[in-house]
Amino acid sequence: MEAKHTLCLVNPALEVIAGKWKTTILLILLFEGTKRFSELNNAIPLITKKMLTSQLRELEDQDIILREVYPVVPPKVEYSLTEYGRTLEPILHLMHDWGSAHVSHMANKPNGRDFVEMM
Amino acid sequence: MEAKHTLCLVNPALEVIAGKWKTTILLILLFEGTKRFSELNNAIPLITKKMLTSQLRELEDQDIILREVYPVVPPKVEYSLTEYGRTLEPILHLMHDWGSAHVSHMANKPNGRDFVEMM
DNA sequence: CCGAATCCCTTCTGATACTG
DNA sequence: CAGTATCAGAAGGGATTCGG
Repeated sequence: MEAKHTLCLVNPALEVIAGKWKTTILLILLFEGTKRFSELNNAIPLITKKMLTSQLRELEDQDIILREVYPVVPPKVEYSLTEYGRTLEPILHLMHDWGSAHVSHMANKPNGRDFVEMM
Repeated sequence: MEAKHTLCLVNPALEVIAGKWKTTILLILLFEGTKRFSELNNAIPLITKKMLTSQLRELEDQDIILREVYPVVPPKVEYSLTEYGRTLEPILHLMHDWGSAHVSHMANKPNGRDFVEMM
């Protein structure tokens, strides 16, 4: 357990937010609060139910979001950020700011390489 | 374009740092400065040359690192962070701090789920 | 409405061997 | 030393179907 182990503690954070749709889900829950499964699905049109389910499960397993099932018909399931999940907010904000600058940065490059693919 | 486009500006940042080994490479270059290919390879024992090459290429294409080739024998190639690459430092630091807390957080959970896999 | 289960294709990653 | 080439297995992600 030497110095390099302190280095790679960036990766746990990455694993939490680095799913293909996780940041999008997190930002929606962060800015708009509790959402139902179908609301998330509508808010992210390109995602499949399978992907949405798997991303939500992983976030739930990591204590980032809370899943609440209401035993009614038709079924109703709500997702929200946990207190712990909200601790990601500063990181998401920083990444958002850097991302904005990065898009401009790359746009100004002579060899306009593959551009950001919006959702 | 509406609000959701401002939301997904987190993803560009993610794409830059989310390669399997990119944060590790970036942290080494950040903390220890310029490194040769073989030095990086030794510092990250589990990485293959193929992976190291591809991760370095991607970071170079995105202006995050600088690749300098010295026309000598045997070949010598040095990698370092660009000025622009250094702007990632705050994000990496935040992620490192959050990652440390996260490891403790998950360790305290009753169902000790899959733990962080150290390099 | 909220998923789980299955199939299938693409991409990613590792192992190994070779080169200027 | 610093890569490239090739191949094969693993993993990721989409489309579709089915169920409580």
